Amino acid sequence: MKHAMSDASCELMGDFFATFAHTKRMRIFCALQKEPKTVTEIAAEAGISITNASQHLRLMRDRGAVIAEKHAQSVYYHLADPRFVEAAILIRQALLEQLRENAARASERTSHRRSHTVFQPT
Amino acid sequence: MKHAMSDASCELMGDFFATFAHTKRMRIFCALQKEPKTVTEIAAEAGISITNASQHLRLMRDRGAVIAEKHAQSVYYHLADPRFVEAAILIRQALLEQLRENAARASERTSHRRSHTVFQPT
DNA sequence: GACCTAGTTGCAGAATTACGCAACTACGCA
DNA sequence: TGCGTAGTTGCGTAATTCTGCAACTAGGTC
Repeated sequence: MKHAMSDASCELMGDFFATFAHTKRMRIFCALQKEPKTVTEIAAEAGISITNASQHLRLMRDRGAVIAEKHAQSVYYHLADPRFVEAAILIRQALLEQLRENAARASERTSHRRSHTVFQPT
Repeated sequence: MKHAMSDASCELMGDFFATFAHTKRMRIFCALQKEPKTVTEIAAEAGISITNASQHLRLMRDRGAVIAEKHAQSVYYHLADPRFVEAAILIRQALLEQLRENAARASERTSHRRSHTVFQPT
């Protein structure tokens, strides 16, 4: 990338990240990775109230992360773009690898220094 | 329970997204895409005060997004993982394409005056 | 030593976000 | 029509985040 991202792009990206910058919304995202689901199903899977799920879903819908479709008495939500999942997988791999590397570095330091601490993240 | 992502992963991902879920932090991220920079340089490029830049950088540092190295009287910050940039490019492409598609759909809807979904993007 | 530049940090107020409750709409069924 | 299920929304409060100001530390220069 030779050129910097524009201010507009930074705001666009910031809003996108904000859409998923919450544990519960990440859980909703995970619940919708396989197939469309109703608000009740999503709430149950994410372990939150239906009201709260609806509020988070509205936010995600307003930002273009999910799409709602009404069938009979239920509203089915699904992810708006499969690339969101691709990006999430990429990021997750980087984060998990980073965790492993940090843990390895930490244990290396510990074994060389004879530290008192016993705790080591796995 | 066949979760694609564990609760721990959801929290990890949520924290990661929160790290960049802010226009100013995205601008800092963009400023650091090419090369390491000092706080003063970052603040100037992102158009924010040095104090504010330092505060955002601390948050990003605490979450493993950037790394600080002190040389003489200056502190140089750089991105912790090149895959963050890869992911950002992927997401940016998806978002820009989505914007274009939405614009196209919107004009189509306007000309046809009909809709298949209950909720329309705002 | 005094002084300057580069950053960091504590604090407080402002702004934003999260969430529960209760009231509401929308749809289907008898 | 009334009732039950599925979601949404307004509102108030709690919690969190953002940001500027002032005070502070760390290195370098005179």
